[in-house]
Amino acid sequence: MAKGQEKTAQVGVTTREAASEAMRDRILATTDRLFYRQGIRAVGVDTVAAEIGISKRTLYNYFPSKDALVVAYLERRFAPIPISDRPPAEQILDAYDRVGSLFAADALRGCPFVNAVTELADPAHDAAKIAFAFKERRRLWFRDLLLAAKAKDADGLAGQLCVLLDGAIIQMLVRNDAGLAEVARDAASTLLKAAGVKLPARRRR
Amino acid sequence: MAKGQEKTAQVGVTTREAASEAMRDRILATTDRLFYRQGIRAVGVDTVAAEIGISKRTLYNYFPSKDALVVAYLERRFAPIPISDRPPAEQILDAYDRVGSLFAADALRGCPFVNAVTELADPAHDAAKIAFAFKERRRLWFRDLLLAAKAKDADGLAGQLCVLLDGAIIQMLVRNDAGLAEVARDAASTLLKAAGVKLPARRRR
DNA sequence: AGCTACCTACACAGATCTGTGTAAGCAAGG
DNA sequence: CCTTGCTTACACAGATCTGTGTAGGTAGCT
Repeated sequence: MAKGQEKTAQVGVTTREAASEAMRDRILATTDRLFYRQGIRAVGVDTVAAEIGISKRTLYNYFPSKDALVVAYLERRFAPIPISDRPPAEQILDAYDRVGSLFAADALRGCPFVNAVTELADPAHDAAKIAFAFKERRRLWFRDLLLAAKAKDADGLAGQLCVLLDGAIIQMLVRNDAGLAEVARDAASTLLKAAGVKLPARRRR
Repeated sequence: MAKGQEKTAQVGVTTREAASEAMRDRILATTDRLFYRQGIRAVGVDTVAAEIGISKRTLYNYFPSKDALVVAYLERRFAPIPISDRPPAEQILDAYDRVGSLFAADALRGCPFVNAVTELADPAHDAAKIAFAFKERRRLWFRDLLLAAKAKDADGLAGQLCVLLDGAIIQMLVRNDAGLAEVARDAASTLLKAAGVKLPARRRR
């Protein structure tokens, strides 16, 4: 892999381009942290620039407006779901465990897409479109797993599982209790069982 | 009831006090509309005062700060749940229909308490405490109905129903689809059935 | 070496926001 | 009647926010 000490890090990519990409990454990483933890409206571009250690002017060279920064932040959050070959029911239930773990590790402050929709309060904003697309993608992810698991009414059940997942995230946030994730998981188990899905044996407890 | 044309509307209540209370109501009614529809951070006190048709100075005579106004807004939303003598399972499922109807009537833009928590992004804010209390009260409402319906594990199931309800509200908001309320209701039906609760016959459909 | 592009520092415009101070008007209450 | 208290209009302080303009430094690129 390593091509040695070439002048350019990659063929056809100048160091300038590489530096530009690195800067963009730095900006988005910091933006993500601040927007997600403190809220989009609560964080100004001055704060973002200062936190990164760059001038506000540079930030505006990369993103023409705060709105563009918000969109880029959400698009970055819209990362593809890794494909797994584990049993579908296990993957589904793991989704609830995952949000529970994230919350317990203080890495979850609601759903970034939902938060953006709530904070911006403008259905015409691009953030609303991205949020919609994100929720739709997750619904399809659930649905495909349910089809693979031969569940009855995979479509309807997928919607129910989405409702449970978002509900768990919200309830954890407001009630400040990571246990709500397991509550949602239990509900999901009941729904899966009712749809004729064979559940994996409980690992712990 | 009517005591006639007395000087004071109520015994021991001067017209001044009555006017003051009426003004407070007007302020809170308008505040509710603006804060809920457009968001707390998106609406300034100038806007609120202008919308009511009073001076900003008067508004600050009633509420010493915007924060106090926010708290009063949320406290007003914290109205007691009307007690009903209808069958418990029916009352529970109706909760989902109700949020669905509200959303369909364009009267729902998420949960005001959740929105406040998200917008203010400060766990120490009074809004977070009020939101917590609101969610807790609803959980207990579910739990008591479940106990009356002789459901298995009323406590656990109440938590699940809360997750479903909040999830439905969020999903309706982001996906802009009132049908999600029925999805949540179906899930709730399945959970109730699994807990041994006799469900009411479906009214329509 | 010299050109080009980016980055920084900094000032600033202009809009907004919360909250206060003040003088004048007006109506209720004693 | 006349005092007291509420309301208004308006100005303003001070903070914050987005976004721009500019001059000069620095580092890549040819």
